[in-house]
Amino acid sequence: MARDASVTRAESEARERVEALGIDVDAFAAVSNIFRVANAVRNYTERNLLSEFNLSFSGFTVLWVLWVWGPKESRALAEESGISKSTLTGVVKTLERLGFAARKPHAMDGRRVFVQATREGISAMRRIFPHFNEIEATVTRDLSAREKEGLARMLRIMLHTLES
Amino acid sequence: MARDASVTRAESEARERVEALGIDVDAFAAVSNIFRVANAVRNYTERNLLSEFNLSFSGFTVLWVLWVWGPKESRALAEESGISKSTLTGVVKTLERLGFAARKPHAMDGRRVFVQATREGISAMRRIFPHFNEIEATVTRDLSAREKEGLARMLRIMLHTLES
DNA sequence: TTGTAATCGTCAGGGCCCGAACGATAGGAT
DNA sequence: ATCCTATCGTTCGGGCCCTGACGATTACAA
Repeated sequence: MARDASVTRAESEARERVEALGIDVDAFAAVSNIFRVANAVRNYTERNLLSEFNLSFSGFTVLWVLWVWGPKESRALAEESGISKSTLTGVVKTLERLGFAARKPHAMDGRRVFVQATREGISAMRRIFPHFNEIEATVTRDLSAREKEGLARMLRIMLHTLES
Repeated sequence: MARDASVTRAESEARERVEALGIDVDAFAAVSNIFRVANAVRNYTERNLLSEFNLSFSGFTVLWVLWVWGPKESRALAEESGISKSTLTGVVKTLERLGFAARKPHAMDGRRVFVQATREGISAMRRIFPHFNEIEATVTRDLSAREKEGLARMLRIMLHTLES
C-alpha cells in the first residue's frame, strides 16, 4: 500500500462532534495525532525491544541521557529526561538494580548526587540504540527525508513556544 | 521572539554522540521530538487544566471518547483510548468515583460491560474541551494553518505505517 | 556566629500502566 | 448434555509518575 494519510474514522467522528463549538480543528488534529503517535511508538518499543533488557521507556531515556551527556546531577538528569525528581529516584533505583547506572556523591556539596552509566549500561546502550533507531526509521519510512526534517522543525517550534 | 526552530543543545549533543554509528538522523530527530512535545503538552495540560477537575490525562481521554462516541464496550473503549483493558478498569473506577461515567451490563451477554458518560461527565467535557483546544491552539500558534495540516498529515502517515 | 532562606535528593500517598492469570460467560461441536 | 475453545472484564504484582512534605545541607545576612 502506498502512503496513506487518510483521516481515521475516530478522527472524523471527533471532528463532527466538536466542530459546532468553534474549535481550532487544525490545532486539534495536529496535537491529538502527536499523542497517538507518541503512545503507539512508545508501546511498540517497550514491547518489542526494551522488554528484552528489562527497561521501561523512561529507564531507557534516562540511560540514554547518561550515555550522551556523561555523569549528571539528579536534578538536571530529571529535567533532561522529562520526568520529575521523585520519579527519577525510582528509575535510577531500577537502573542500579540492573547494573546499568551508579550513584556518586558530590565531593564539595553533601546535598548533590551524580548519576552515571556503568560499563554495562554503556554496553547495553550500544546494543539497544541501533535497534531503537531502526524502529524510528521504520515508523517514518513513508516520509521523505525532506518531510522528516520538516516534521522535526515544526516540533522544535512547538517546543520553543512551550518554553516561552 | 519570532519562530525559533533552532536545534536544542541536547539534540545537537545527541547527534554528535550518535552520528558515528551510522544512524538515521532525520528519523531520530523527528521521533524524539514527538516524544518531547507529547510529554510537555501532556504535563502542561494536567497541571494547568485537568487538575481542577481531578482528571488525569488518561481519564480525560477516556471521557472524551465517551463524549464523542457515546456508550462503548470496555474492550473498544480501551483500544480507542490507547490504553490496555486492565488500565481502563482503574481509570473507569476513578471516573465513576468522580461521577463522570457509569457502567451498564450488556442485556444479552453477561461478559460484556458498557461504559457511558453521565450527565455530569458530559457537562464537564463541554466545559473542559474548549480550554483543552485553547492549549492546542497555543502550542501550535507559531505554525501556519498550512503547516498544522502538514504536521497532522505526516503523523497520520506514521500511524498507518504502524498499523500495517 | 547564628538565624534564615534556598536548594538538594528522597519518601509517602495515590493514581496510571502493563502483562499474566483468573473466573465467568458464551458458542459450537459432538 | 457435555466438552472444548474463545472472549469478556477484573484482579494481581511490579514499576512508573506526580505533588507535597521532609530532613539534610549550603549560602548568606545580620
